[in-house]
Amino acid sequence: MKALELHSWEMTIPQAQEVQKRLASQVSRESEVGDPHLVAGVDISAPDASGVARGAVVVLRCPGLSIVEAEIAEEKVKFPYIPGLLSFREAPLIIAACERLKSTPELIMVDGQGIAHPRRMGLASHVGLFLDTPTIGCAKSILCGRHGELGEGVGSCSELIDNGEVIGAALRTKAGIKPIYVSIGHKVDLPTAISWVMACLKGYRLPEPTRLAHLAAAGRLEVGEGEQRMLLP
DNA sequence: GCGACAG
DNA sequence: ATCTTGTCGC
Repeated sequence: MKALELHSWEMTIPQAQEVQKRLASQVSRESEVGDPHLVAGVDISAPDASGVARGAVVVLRCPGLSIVEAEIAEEKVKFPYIPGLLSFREAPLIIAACERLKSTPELIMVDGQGIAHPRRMGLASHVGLFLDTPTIGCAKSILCGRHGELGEGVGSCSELIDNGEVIGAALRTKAGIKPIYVSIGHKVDLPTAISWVMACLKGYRLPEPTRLAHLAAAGRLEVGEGEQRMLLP
């Protein structure tokens, strides 16, 4: 399936939902993650006044989490933000940024849900399917499902459940701070997803790949000669 | 019908 | 998501 054919369609909300149901059956929940040496994070900025947004991908080397490469794609967003249909708004820019990469990440962390979605077809799953790469959903809030209390320590987690199905986990990534919500994107299982998120933590709530992609999308990350530097406003 | 609702 | 400085707390 080509991303172009899907994203160029003008769709009604019910049509988009039907597309998601069809795509959901193609998502793999089994791990094909071996021992990745390159892990990427992707994110998109909010559109500016003219409707142009910036998609960013940052590739990190494992272990060590040093920056290998970062790419940007700028484009006018064509789909409104509708809860449950975020993919149609953000996936085109994210995929465009990833297509500019010289390196090939073996695992991608996405700022949004994977299968923790009403039709089990969130942004992370969508991106994983179209790039045919293992992806993990790392969301900052819940779209659907609920979970029990979790411990205060980093690494403690609680299953995220929707309609009796485990769709992800609330994971404490920083002590005393609201958890993030990890879910299968594509070609990964939940325990593997959680363990890779843990492996990419560096003292912040968000794992480094997603955290740096957010900075890059906001134009606040410069990459050069294997080193990173932050830009202050 | 009434809320809830990734970014 | 974003508009936004300082400030309260560990």
